[in-house]
Amino acid sequence: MTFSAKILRWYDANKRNLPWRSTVNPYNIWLSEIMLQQTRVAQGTPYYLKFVENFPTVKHLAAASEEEILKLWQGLGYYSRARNLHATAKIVTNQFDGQFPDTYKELLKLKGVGDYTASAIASISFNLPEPVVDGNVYRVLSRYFGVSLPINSTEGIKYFKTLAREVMNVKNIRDYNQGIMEFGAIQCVPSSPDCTICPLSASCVALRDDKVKELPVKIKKTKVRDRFFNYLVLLGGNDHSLLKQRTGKGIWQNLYEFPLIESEAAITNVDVQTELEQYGILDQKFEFYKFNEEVIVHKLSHQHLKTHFWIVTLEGDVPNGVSFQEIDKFPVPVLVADFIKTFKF
DNA sequence: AAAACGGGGTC
DNA sequence: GACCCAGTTTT
Repeated sequence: MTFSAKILRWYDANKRNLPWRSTVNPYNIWLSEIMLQQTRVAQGTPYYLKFVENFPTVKHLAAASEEEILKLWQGLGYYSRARNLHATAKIVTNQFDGQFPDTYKELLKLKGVGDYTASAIASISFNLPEPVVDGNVYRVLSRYFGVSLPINSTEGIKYFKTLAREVMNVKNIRDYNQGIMEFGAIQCVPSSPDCTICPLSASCVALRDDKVKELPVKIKKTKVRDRFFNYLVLLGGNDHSLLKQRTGKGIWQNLYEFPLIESEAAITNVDVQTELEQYGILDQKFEFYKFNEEVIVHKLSHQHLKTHFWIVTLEGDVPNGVSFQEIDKFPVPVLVADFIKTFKF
């Protein structure tokens, strides 16, 4: 039996029942694929269900506000996905009359749709013979064929794409592509796979050569920098606080947060007066204290955010503030959401 | 070619 | 702490 035939047989017997597997509608497939980029199925699934409930079609999604979409996306991370999702929904709705493109090449032009996602939609929705290469596929192919080329090198990316195309099942690409990914997610797992029950063990090069632990090879580039965040949580006499939208480059674009003082190193005190003046809050008496004595370290892939929240109580009002009741309606980073949950306005 | 971009799970 | 996850975009 061929490699792809074994994958198909394994998939038929072992596939999970996932919400987006009951349809091939390109809107649903696209939505699920964007959400699952660098995201585990278990984490993405509740978000997918929320989105299809709130936005049954791409037109509903296009008609929503970005803020509404970001709020529903809150906690899933990589927020450019949500912004690109909205932009693409508007293009599909307004320029393509609600119809998704049905070729790899045209799908690839959509914002947030790269090589993997274009192949996934083309094959799953339209049954086109395009191989998908995600993290699971890299692992399965590198082990089964014993390829030690780094999967995140330019040469490796090209090599694995070609290999994936050579071994794919053209007749049933829809199930094959999902099958090889599922196989990587369930059977050929990163750590300590149970090769004794693997249907590919008889011809797996990594198993034969005792290289399962070493494959796939990945060039590592972890460079984490520390940042020091001080959030000013304003408590006005009018039961309002202040949120600001993050703009420009960097993390959390278009999400909201409290007024932020960032410093190059840990600071023991903050200049509240100067900061308040920046927001047009003048001649007001205030008191403030550090909310968390122990620094909160919020960890992102490339940054450790060492954070203190400062509670600033004003005698007067907060102009242009957000009422305590409405504060939960804004899309905020998990770091801020966790604080709001703890603090109780 | 390398870096940036989140958050959560696992070992 | 290191690695990984149905990757893409920007630098």
